[in-house]
Amino acid sequence: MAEERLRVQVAGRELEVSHLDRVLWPGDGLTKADFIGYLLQVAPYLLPHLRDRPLVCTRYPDGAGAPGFYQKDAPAGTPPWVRTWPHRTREGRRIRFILADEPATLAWLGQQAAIEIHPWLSTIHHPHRPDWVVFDLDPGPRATFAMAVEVALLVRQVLAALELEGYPKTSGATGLHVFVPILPEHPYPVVTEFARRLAGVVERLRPALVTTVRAVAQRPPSSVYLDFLQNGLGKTLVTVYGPRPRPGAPVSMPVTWDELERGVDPGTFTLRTAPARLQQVGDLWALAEAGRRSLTPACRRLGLDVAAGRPLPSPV
DNA sequence: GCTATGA
DNA sequence: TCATAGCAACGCAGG
DNA sequence: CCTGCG
Repeated sequence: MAEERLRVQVAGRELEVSHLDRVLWPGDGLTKADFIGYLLQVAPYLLPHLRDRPLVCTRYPDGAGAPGFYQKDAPAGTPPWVRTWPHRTREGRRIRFILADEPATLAWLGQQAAIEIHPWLSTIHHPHRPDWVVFDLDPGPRATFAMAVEVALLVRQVLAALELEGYPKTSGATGLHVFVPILPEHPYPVVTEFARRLAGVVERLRPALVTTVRAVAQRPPSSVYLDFLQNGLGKTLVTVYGPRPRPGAPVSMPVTWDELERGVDPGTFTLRTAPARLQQVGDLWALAEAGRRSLTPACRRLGLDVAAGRPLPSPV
């Protein structure tokens, strides 16, 4: 059977697709056609959260059961209408990051088998100043999702004491992400230091439940790893509504605190089920986007000298 | 999934 | 003509 | 210094 390439129109753009029957999620029977169809279905919800953010993709052309690879630089052959943003890394490397601002770009990423889409925490308008603080809650091998929820509620509580609001989403794997929408006022090092201190507070509240230690061997297997180090230039977490290359084709889904407290099963959010949920509950993440606040007062309360543009050593 | 490369 | 390599990245902590 | 980690 000859390889079939198809020219298709997507929202006014022309692109080529192929291998539409290739199974990307073995065991789930989900094909590349399903994947592209999903991306186009959720495009109205997804695109606003990707807009103007450099993307890092992980691609699985041979399916989620085979090795994938990261891609940052727009590959040769990228359609000319795909928007890119040239960036010079500290090491002087030039990277043309992909920006997704229209449905056709998502379809093209689907054709590229870019199963995971990871947007930066800052936009190209303020590349060095993030507009999210993120916490990645990862239950250890002997910990449960319910324990991750417990930790998320603690994070929420500490944020509330600082008059900040956190928004949770499932990670699409075993854990949770808590995102805090902030005004892009401070450079990454300040935000990282803020996150470090907040994580420290949470860890001290429940030392048996929470660990902030990076070395896997040193983490109690029954604790939840509270990772604040993803708050950095070029660091990313998987996008909201983004699928993962895991059995069941789970997606990272925003949830309400109420859903978490009621014990929602993160496994229910998949490529197959997410579109219906989006139709029913709408874009919960738009609420988060609408809630941006200054991080400055919270920094001050945690003893961070914001004016210096970088954290000062803790006065103790 | 696709291009650039070197044989 | 064909097979294959490349496709990110880097600071930070612990040892 | 090297290594593991995300």
